[in-house]
Amino acid sequence: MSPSVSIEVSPAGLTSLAAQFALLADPLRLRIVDSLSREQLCTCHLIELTGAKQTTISHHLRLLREAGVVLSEAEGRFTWYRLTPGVFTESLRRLQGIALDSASTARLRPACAS
Amino acid sequence: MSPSVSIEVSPAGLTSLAAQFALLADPLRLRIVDSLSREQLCTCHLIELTGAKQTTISHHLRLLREAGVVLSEAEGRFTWYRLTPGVFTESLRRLQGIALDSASTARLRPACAS
DNA sequence: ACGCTACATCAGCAGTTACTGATATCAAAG
DNA sequence: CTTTGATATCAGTAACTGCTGATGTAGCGT
Repeated sequence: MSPSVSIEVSPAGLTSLAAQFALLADPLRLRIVDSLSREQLCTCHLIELTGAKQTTISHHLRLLREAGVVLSEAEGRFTWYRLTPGVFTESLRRLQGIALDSASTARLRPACAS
Repeated sequence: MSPSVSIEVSPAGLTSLAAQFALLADPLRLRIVDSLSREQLCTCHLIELTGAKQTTISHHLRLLREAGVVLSEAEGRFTWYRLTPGVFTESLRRLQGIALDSASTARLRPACAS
């Protein structure tokens, strides 16, 4: 009855971690996130800053918003964006784990060829 | 003579940072990296571990190898893979910078609408 | 030499994603 | 109320990316 279990390739939230990295994997989007880490900005700032088209910026901001990476606040005609506090805490922790484990146990070699 | 300068959207190596995140953005590839952070493994281990096809694993290992994220060492019929020491140090530093700046200066709002 | 096993490469398909022009919304200005 | 400026949404396209079957190579055992 259960062959339809969706392919669970990744244990322990590795999939959601990958999803967050995917959001940082585009140069323009990473630039937006980086800029927002220093100060709140509205869409017009990001357009000026990056030189990208308005629709392109809005497109990326939507992805970031829907993923909960940024928060938006409308103020008159403007929309202010800022990073969601603590969004990267977990990802940072996981990546540190990978980097640290790598440093300490990189030499282990389990038995091969069963 | 220089209008063909490729679009430099991102300053200060944000592009290469994005490229490294892109490598971690695939669930299966992240799983591989995560596994290699704990011990060296050969291709056959990764196939067993993930249940993915051999060609798929080889495909991802190639990407990781070409990007310098993993190192490979042939031993007879087997090929051992391990994480390149320190590959994530810089990315980790940058991501920490983003997370920390975000926490301290998230409230700043520059003048809008020039 | 033969076959088997571990692994890499290639080529094609399918699904995804980034970009952009057209269009809609909506608030402030006049 | 009309205009303008800021922003969001939509739809289409082009480019990219992951997956996989077919195929190639190279050790190792027999």
